[in-house]
Amino acid sequence: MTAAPAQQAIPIPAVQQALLTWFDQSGRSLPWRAGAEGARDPYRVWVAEILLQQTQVARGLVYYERFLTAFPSVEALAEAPIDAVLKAWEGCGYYARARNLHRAAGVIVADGMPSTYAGWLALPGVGPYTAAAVSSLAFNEGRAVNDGNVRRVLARLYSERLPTEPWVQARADALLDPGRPGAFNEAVMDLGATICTPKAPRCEVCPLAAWCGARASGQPTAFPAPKVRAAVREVQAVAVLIGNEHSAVLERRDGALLGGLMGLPSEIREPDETVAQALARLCTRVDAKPGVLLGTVTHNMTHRRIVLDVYSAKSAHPKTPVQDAALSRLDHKVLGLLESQRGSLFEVQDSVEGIYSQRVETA
DNA sequence: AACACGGGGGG
DNA sequence: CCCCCAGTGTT
Repeated sequence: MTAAPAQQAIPIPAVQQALLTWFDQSGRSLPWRAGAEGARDPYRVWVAEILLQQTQVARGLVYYERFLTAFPSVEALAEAPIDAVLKAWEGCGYYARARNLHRAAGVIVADGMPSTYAGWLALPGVGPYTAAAVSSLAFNEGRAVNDGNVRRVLARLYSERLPTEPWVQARADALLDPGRPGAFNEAVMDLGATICTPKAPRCEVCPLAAWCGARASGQPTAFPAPKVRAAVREVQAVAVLIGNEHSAVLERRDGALLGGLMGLPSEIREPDETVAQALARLCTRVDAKPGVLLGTVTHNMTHRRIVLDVYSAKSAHPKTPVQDAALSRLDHKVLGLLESQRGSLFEVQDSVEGIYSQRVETA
């Protein structure tokens, strides 16, 4: 019995050349890639990189256009009120990104646009990935990005099932083409997004197939091994609708969850608490008189399943136009619930009380 | 190191 | 239904 042959070393120059040749022919054309290679508009690259954190390109395109139209320059972004920034980000998720963009814009206008990895890394919302991306794409700095695409491509190329962060960064640093750092970074990400995909990689057209350990194994999707994920926990909550879907009492959410957005007044229902108790607690806090149950809305997030009982309520507090507020999908769902109920009524009523009386009569 | 943080696309 | 996505900040 002979020992297994030592793994063939990856010829780095050949891989670089194959990847860049493929990229020059097949790389994606994206709106934030305007301008010369290695000298892109840093504002546009920065916004795109923040937007694309944990967000797929196809989806990011819509928000990118909306955001750049609203805030064409870092000065425009810095001068805008935070509510306008969140409104432009509405529906995109991970709203800390929008808050940090706004904060960082203020820093940039005051101190100047950073031109180095370290300078970008110091800004809020900019971590190692984004600092490497902006400094390489806009300033031609030799920094290798490390994102989900890079992790997957390198784990497969080197057939490493459990790539650690330091391992990925070291491999990416070693593979980076110092002559074209920006193009190289874009090339790895394009490869990961279009060829070396998580579920169904197109190995037959991959420029790196000749050297890929995962392809040689016959099980490319086994690399990297799937991550263990935390269980989704269910959260019970109550909310009150004071007004209607066009004009309602809204409050600003603080804390981490949907922080900065507006929403219907709500309270988490503790496990030892009844719905009535939670509703009473909520109504005391917002100085409102509870009404009837309008319905229950469930909303799934990555690690939370929110079950929200929505009640009508009355209050002397001023109502604000819903259209102008930045709301989460959850709150839009609640307001949509009201609208769908309205459609089933005999008469169009303009008040929650009217809707409920109709439901009672037909029940 | 582990967790929190939105929302949607695609198998 | 499940996994993943051009990650970052907090604990």
